[in-house]
Amino acid sequence: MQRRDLQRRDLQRRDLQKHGRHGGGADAGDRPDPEALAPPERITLGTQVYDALRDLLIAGGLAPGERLSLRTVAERLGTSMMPAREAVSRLVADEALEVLPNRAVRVPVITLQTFRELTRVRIAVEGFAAAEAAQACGPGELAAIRDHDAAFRSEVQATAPDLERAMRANRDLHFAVYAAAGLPSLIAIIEGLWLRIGPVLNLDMRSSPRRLAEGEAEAHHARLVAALATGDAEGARAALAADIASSAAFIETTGRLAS
Amino acid sequence: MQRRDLQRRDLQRRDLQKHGRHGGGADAGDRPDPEALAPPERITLGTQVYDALRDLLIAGGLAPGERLSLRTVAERLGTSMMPAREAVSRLVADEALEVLPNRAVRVPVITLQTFRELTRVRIAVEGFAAAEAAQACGPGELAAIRDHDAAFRSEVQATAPDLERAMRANRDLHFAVYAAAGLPSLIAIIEGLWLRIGPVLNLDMRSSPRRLAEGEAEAHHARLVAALATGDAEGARAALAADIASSAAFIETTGRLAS
DNA sequence: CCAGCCTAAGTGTGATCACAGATCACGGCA
DNA sequence: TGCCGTGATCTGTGATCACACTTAGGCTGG
Repeated sequence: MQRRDLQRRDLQRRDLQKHGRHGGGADAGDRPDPEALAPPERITLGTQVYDALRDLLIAGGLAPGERLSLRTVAERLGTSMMPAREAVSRLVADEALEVLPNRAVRVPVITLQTFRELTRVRIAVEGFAAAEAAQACGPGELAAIRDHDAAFRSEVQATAPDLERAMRANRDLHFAVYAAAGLPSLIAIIEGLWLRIGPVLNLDMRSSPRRLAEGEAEAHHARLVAALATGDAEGARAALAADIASSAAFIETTGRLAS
Repeated sequence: MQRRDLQRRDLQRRDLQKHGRHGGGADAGDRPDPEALAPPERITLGTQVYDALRDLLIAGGLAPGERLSLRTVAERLGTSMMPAREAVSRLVADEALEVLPNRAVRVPVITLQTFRELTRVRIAVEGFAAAEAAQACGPGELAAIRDHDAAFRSEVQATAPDLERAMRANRDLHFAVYAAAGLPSLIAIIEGLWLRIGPVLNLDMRSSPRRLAEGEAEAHHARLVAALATGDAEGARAALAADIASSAAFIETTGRLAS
């Protein structure tokens, strides 16, 4: 019954576009597009499928071990098999998906060893990003970070916390910090790391939401924001490292990771 | 005359395999393959094309700004257009290639700003890898590192240095160190970084080989190896950072980078 | 009733075709 | 002589088909 695989909410009926330009159907009239002066962004169907799957992975919409099918993905998103192929190929290259010797595509099952390794790399890389951010952070970036921090705090302190929004706020907060470092290539690296830990992280958080209520993450975030505000690079690095480490320690206690 | 694009030596006549398994031709008899007990590695044509292009980029076989064509790559490697597509798509995702709004694929032209950013990220990430290696390095890894160091030194001190082999020895030395850190995901990240700076680095080195003779790199390598041998993490980090920084400084002096 | 084969559906991979857009050289007009 | 329009060609992208292979389910023989 793997028919259920992609019936999760986010991927449903996205209908990227109605068979692109090849469908022969009237394109509903091409308007002049008043904001055409923007740089002509590349938006191929393959990229859109890639983004859809990527968001799904980071947000935990796909569980570790879950199997995928090119044809299913394509059909679910209303495209042909080709864009799905390209998207899956790229994700496999990122190690966000894996294709077994049986030719089956699935979300990788992270072992405990791999998880610890990724955590160490994350602490190093994301810690560096936080330290850089502390030195390069301007008032605008700091305000955005504070906003995301407030959104996260208000969400986890609510009487009925919405885990989905809390995790998204947490993610936005982290990447706002990384963006403040002013190193785009670092952000790409970190996104690749999140792509791999996203499934296990979100899955475990979702299965035991009480961890958020303990307020541990909030404390780390508070220290992080304070360090950023004062330009304390090492303080920011330590706060972020502690945030990652405590989160990872919690994940390990759930015991869901493979040996 | 972009027909010349892929006529560089490395990519010539590689002939991955004669049309794979779909060609009706006899497969020259499938032998039992005595080493079949190895894990069933995934070796698709797309992956092989990807590896070929990747090696070419890291080795400097493709110059910044050089244009590529899916059909040319495919024909040059003796495959169809599909594997070339997959390979190029993955490289574009890695930002090792870029596709212009005109739909033209080329090796990105790194700006000075981007180069400096990549250098900073490299110093952080590769420096961390070196520090980890200093703590995790065993006698076997250390011996391999020494071998590569000796190979590099003997090559640059030769009366007629072979730049190709010198650069390869340098690369092998670096990645032997990173491998000693025991963090596979870190290696993947660093490979992605080298994929981007490879073209400019190799091109400039090739255009002015005298830099190698100055012995600066050798000194950094010696300090690095010494630090690794004594388990001096910070010393290894500093040596590697100095190596990268001096190399980057030299590249900047050539003035070949775009504004 | 259970074990074994064996067919049929489903998988990713590769090849081929179709299409929209960009580039560039050539030729005709002013 | 200079410039603009125009068509052939080449580009990546998407769709479709073909194939080798795996796997799961239904049948048959014991």
